[in-house]
Amino acid sequence: MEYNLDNIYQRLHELEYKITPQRQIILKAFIDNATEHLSAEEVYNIVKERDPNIGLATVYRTLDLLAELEILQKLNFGDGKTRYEIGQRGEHHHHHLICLKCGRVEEFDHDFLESLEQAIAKKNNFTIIDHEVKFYGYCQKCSK
Amino acid sequence: MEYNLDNIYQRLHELEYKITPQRQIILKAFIDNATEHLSAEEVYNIVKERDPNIGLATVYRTLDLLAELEILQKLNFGDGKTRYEIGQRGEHHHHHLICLKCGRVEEFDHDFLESLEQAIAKKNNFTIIDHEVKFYGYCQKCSK
DNA sequence: CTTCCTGCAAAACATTTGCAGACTT
DNA sequence: AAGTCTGCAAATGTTTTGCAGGAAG
Repeated sequence: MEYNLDNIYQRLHELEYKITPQRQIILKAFIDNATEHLSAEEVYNIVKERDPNIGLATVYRTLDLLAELEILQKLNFGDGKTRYEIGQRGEHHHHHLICLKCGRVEEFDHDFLESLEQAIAKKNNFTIIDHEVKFYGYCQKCSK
Repeated sequence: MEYNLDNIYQRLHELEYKITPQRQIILKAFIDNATEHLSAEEVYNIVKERDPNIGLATVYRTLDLLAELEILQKLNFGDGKTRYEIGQRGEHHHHHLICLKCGRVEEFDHDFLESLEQAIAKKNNFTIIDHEVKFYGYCQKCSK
């Protein structure tokens, strides 16, 4: 599934959420920065250039809404702020390599978890909806 | 490696950290609640029964220290507070099943990641030190 | 028009910090 | 005795909330 704007607008519309200019530019910020992991403050700064009157509270409320609709995914890298990335609904695999030295976060995809998931689900009587994998270590630059 | 108190005290001593009564009762709180994932506030409440004069700031400072020494492991389940568990140094495998409905966190162990880790490390030129895996879904009770 | 959404300011939390006194070693 | 550690209170940083006006459907 694509994260294109028309799909998302349609989804908001179906659920009777209003498509306000603020919501539009916040979404655009994520599409323009699809590889980033933006915090509320960072989104706010990006979005302020387009609409200097936007309020930080609106950003927080919009991020909450979009995360609830699973248009965005909440992330936490232990730096004290919640971060978000735009993610494919249904295809849950957002895995990260987090550098312990410089803090850089790389992404990687891997389909390895599917079969494991089933084993874990069975063994623990747990219905798995999503998973998250983080590897902590040192990136190429910092390994030297 | 065991997380017994004598080992930990010895380690603190080697590193010239003082073994104060506050640090002792905070450590004891984790040993008495080895299966829990305690937040600072929760530790504070446990510890206050033994020493009503202890300060919350001391708890925070102690948790920071113990996490830095890798005696405790920081956890984040997206509830806005950092949580900690006492963990085996060296043997990094703290994986969690997080119920999206009731919020309960179960633990599970699995050694599956070792070989995968090597593949990822090689492919991404990343030196992996630790990993963290979370499965989100519904626990047995909430699945019904 | 009706209801939801926004911006602002204040409030609410979690966590950190400065400082003077107390305690470990 | 020296230096670390503690408790308190104030400060900080992030996120939430109340409210009155404004905009989307």
